[in-house]
Amino acid sequence: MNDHPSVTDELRARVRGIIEELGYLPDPSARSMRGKVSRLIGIVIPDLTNPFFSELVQSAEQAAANHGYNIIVMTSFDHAAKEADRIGQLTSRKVDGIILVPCNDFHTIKLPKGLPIIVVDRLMPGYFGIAADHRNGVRLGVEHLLKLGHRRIGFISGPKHSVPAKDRLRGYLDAMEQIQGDGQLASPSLIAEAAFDYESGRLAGNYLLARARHERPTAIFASSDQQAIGCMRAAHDLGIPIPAALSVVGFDGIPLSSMTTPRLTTVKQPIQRIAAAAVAILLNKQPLPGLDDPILLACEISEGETTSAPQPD
Amino acid sequence: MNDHPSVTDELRARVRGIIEELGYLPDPSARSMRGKVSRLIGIVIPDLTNPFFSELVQSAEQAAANHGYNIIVMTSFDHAAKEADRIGQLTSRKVDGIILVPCNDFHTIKLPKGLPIIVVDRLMPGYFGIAADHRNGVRLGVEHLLKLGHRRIGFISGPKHSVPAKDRLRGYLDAMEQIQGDGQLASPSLIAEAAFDYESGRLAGNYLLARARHERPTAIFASSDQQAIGCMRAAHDLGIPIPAALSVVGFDGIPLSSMTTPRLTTVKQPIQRIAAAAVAILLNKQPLPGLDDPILLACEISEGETTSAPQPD
DNA sequence: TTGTATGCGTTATCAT
DNA sequence: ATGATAACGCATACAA
Repeated sequence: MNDHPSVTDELRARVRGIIEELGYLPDPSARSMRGKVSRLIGIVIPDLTNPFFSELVQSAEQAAANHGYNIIVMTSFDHAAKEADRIGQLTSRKVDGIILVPCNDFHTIKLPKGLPIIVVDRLMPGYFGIAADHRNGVRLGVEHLLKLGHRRIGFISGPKHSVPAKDRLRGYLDAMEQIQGDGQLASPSLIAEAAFDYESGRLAGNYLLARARHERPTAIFASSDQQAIGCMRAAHDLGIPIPAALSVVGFDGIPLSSMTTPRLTTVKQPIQRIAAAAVAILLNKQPLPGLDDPILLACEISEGETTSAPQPD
Repeated sequence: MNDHPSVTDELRARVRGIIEELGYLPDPSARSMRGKVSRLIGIVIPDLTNPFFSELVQSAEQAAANHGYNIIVMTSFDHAAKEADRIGQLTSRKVDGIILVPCNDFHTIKLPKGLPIIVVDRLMPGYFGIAADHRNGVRLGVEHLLKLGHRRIGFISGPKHSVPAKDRLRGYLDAMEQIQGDGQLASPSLIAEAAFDYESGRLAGNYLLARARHERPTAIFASSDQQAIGCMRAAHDLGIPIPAALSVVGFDGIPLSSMTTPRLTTVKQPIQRIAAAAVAILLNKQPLPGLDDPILLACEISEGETTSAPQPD
């Protein structure tokens, strides 16, 4: 049945015939009990409601299906204890591998060795990882604003301790430092910390924009599309027109970004490629990256209508 | 171990001690092979990228976790053949039940009897079902517009053959008929058919709005929030201010609806309650509904800023 | 109340 | 090349 080489074509045909006839279906439980594979991949993410993660899960499910695998999803709600619990459950389910987007709390992941785990998006030193190249992606976006002539560029950062948030901040600083003369272009007052959701983005945008006109940024780079949309909302509430008086660039490239008014300029993450690579690695179709040498996939900028040259002061 | 009544406390304690000591974990594969439960629930949805479904899955996962169950998600991409394949996979995985959002193609679901399946959102006659009360929900939204004084109310319908789309249309007609005098308030030219996504909503909105001012609707009810957002985009592109010259009401109540500019008025579906009820029924914690008597849960209206009284012609 | 034997559906191993 | 058999880890039924 499993295409063993030393079996007659004739017998194989006979067996297949009977399989059809009886409507036989292999039982994965029995398979996974006897053998060592369950054809099951676990995926643990902080929040399925976040469009970035839901697209990630969907892409992973497709990639897994292509190899005859199924996905079991679990939500950690960004809570380390829940995350540990979920990983434990997946372990006892004998999944063949785990795709993990770790929660932001500082913590370590404990898992029985032998179970391959691949950390996605929020890289952790010491674990195999795949992610978009956030640092260069953000740099790309900020450079776009610099090229348009902006100099007071605000930055909505992600949660302070999260690795991707740090990477994105690094990219912002890279870009700002590279063109700054004597003055400090990237002053702390231009940086606001926020969670990645809409509402936090709105609050951060409000913080950056509720100032005298010549002090407030002429452009804002947000660390997520949701933040960017929240920020647009804040600008609107303050009566600041986009892009006339404020340029906004987001990060992620979720489908919604092209449906806002005006359409959001954003840095697009290669979500499908990330998911496909993660699955391929867990299934040994692709070599493991080095432990401290994660796979980074390039982002690209997607121009919308929220960016233009700054107004003269 | 399974808290059998006739076992000494002393023995129970001893066993628990050893369980701790050895770090024993029950093996679900073995359990499900021997017994008849796998503590696994399958869920098949058309598109995880749709915020409505991702929230549904997340809620189901939570509800299942509360009972010690896990969820296997699968995407059908609104394709009947894929849907059948997914159900087959779940069957062979011996899931204890399936939550299904069927695809829109006209089709029948085939599955081995004995496997409880509960159809959610897009009800099908002949299957156990749970859904929001779309018809009355839409009626609520349209009545809201009528009360504001609107009479030329456009309606963006869902795909013609889908059951919820028909229900929502019914609700629209209910409301319109109830106040209409002699004239036909709900003329066919006020109804546009579209898929539920952003882009289809934009096209439908464009169709309804690209007319002479005194012919175009003063308000539009969209069958999904994504359609509503697309429709707002179309209005904006045509230079029609919202809500001054056009009121818009959506349906679903996804988190994003409160982050648009202006905030979307929408009819909210009780997603969490739907998911919780579906899980409870599959786990026999709640009685099955009648076969042709689905459980309908009430919607409620959430007022945003996209609705106001119509301008005089 | 406690201990023990059987079989669930596979696959790997061994004998034919 | 094919057929037979044990073992995987658990729940159940039955014996002690």
